[in-house]
Amino acid sequence: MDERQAVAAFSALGQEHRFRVVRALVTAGPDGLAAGTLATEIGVSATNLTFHLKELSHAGLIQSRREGKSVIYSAAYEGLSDLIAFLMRDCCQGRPDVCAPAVAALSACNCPPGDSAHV
Amino acid sequence: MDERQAVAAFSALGQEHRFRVVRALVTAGPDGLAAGTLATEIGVSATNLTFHLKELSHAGLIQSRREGKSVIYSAAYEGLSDLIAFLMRDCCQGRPDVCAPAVAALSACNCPPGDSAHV
DNA sequence: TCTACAATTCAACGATCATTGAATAAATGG
DNA sequence: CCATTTATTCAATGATCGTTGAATTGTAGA
Repeated sequence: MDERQAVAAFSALGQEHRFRVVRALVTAGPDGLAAGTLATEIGVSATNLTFHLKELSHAGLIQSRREGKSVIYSAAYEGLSDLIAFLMRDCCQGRPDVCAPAVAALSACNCPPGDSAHV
Repeated sequence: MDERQAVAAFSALGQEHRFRVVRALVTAGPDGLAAGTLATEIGVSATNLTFHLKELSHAGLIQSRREGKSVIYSAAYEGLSDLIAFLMRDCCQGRPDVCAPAVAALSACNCPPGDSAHV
């Protein structure tokens, strides 16, 4: 991930509705959610949602697949993970005191049993 | 950090010039950089830089202090750290596979010896 | 105090963004 | 094939954002 991609990703997340979409999709898991479901959940029109979905997709944060009449959107975990990694790498430049608290916070994160995220 | 703050922070980072400012300030360390130095380093006018600095400051990502004729800006490590933590917490919701690679990437991060960032 | 330097405020502008409604496309069931 | 459901495209709009240049404020040195 280079600077351009990172900025695009941050820009995509820097909008209330889009942020909620990502959150909803991450919560939904790999199964994802249909566009229509997302629209009602977020509280925006179908047209408007399409606009935001395209933005997020272009930023590599979500992906889609067709399933019957519906189009199912799901979180692009790799993209999200890359973004976090990039942010941490950038912030860590000679200053681990930035990353340390973030990593500590991760330990308090409610991950399921058998959790592999706690290094 | 709540959703509103997180979105504001992402929005602030979602702009090329502002992103570079943060990067420069994080690299510069606690001593920070004078506004004028930043302006030439980033390649924007003083007026324009002030606009971006206000945005970043309002998002809690940087801070400033006056020193003689200059105003010195520096990274707000706590704000940055909070943002990373928030992003990780959000992404980890039932899906540690998102955070795990990010944490792994952190291990590859070039932190100084005596490094406290590797949990 | 006068001058010079450093940074910010202000007003203006073009550009991009978010949202809307109508029209279109894709898929399914009768 | 037709009607219905679901989602996207398109054109238009108001709003916000990024940038600029001129004027202003704050600080220090002669």
